[in-house]
Amino acid sequence: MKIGEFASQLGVSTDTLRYYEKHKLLMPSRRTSAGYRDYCHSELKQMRFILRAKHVGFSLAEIKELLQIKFHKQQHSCNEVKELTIQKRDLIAQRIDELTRFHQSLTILADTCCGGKEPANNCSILSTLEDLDGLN
Amino acid sequence: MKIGEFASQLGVSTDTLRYYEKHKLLMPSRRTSAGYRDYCHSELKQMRFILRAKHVGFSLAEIKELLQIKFHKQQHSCNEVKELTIQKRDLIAQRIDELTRFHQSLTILADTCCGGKEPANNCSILSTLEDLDGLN
DNA sequence: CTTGACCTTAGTGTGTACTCTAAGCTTTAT
DNA sequence: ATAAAGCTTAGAGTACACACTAAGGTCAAG
Ligand SMILES: [Zn+2]
Ligand SMILES: [Zn+2]
Ligand SMILES: [Zn+2]
Ligand SMILES: [Zn+2]
Repeated sequence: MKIGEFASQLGVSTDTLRYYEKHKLLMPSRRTSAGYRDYCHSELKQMRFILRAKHVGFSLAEIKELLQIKFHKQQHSCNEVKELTIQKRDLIAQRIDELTRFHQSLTILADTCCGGKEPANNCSILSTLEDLDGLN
Repeated sequence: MKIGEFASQLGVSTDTLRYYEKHKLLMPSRRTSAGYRDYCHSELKQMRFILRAKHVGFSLAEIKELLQIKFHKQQHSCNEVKELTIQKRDLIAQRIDELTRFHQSLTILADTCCGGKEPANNCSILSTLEDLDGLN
């Protein structure tokens, strides 16, 4: 299968596939005599693995690690896979906490502002950012 | 005040201050005869505004908009400021939702894996990413 | 036999917020 | 007088995940 059809079956761009190849996430094993990439069924499966891993939040660098483990399952333990998963989850939890703090501060700011059409001379949002430390 | 002292009073790096100047967030009004930046009290206040805005989650581009409004309060309404704040908050809410989905998926994955020391041949995390669509 | 769709590579651009480097001037302290 | 510390600039590098471009080769249909 050439790159165009392969890409459209997966709903990704050909650029993405070439990018993944350059970064060693998915290397088609064969080329045609003209030098065209020739993808096969197992590469389809691998690309689905990559997309599912992305869908649950793994970065490409992390997916590369997961693929290494998948290729050499004997050399790696369940524990290792679980650790990767949990570390990623905890990192995401931290980011959620940070964003939640932002969300709360912004809500407080927005709630105190009248939102009217008059000039912003006395806007409570601006004055809070200027002077006070009424946030958290 | 020269850049080094100014920076340490605010807890930022001199690089950061030069970066903000290049991007028109904070332009010291004077230079010494030797060409050194000379910061004054009002620039200290402005930098504090910037840092507070960052602290509640605004990006530098958004802070630049807020500063424009702050400098020309007559030309802008309370409504405008409130809109910026609410739009930012809603964008953050979207991002939180996405991360929360990641978090849930990763928790499901982690919970099904035994996490033991045996080889990862039958690791449920890997097999879920390979075959099944047991996530969301 | 030519048109158009598809493929190739290498390289550049995007957005965010800095951080670091090199090469050279100024100020301060000894 | 000199050495250390601090200042200047322009420009490159970092992370992430691609998107886009140019210049050219290949393949199937009419
Ligand atoms: Zn108002
Ligand atoms: Zn207001
Ligand atoms: Zn296990
Ligand atoms: Zn497992």
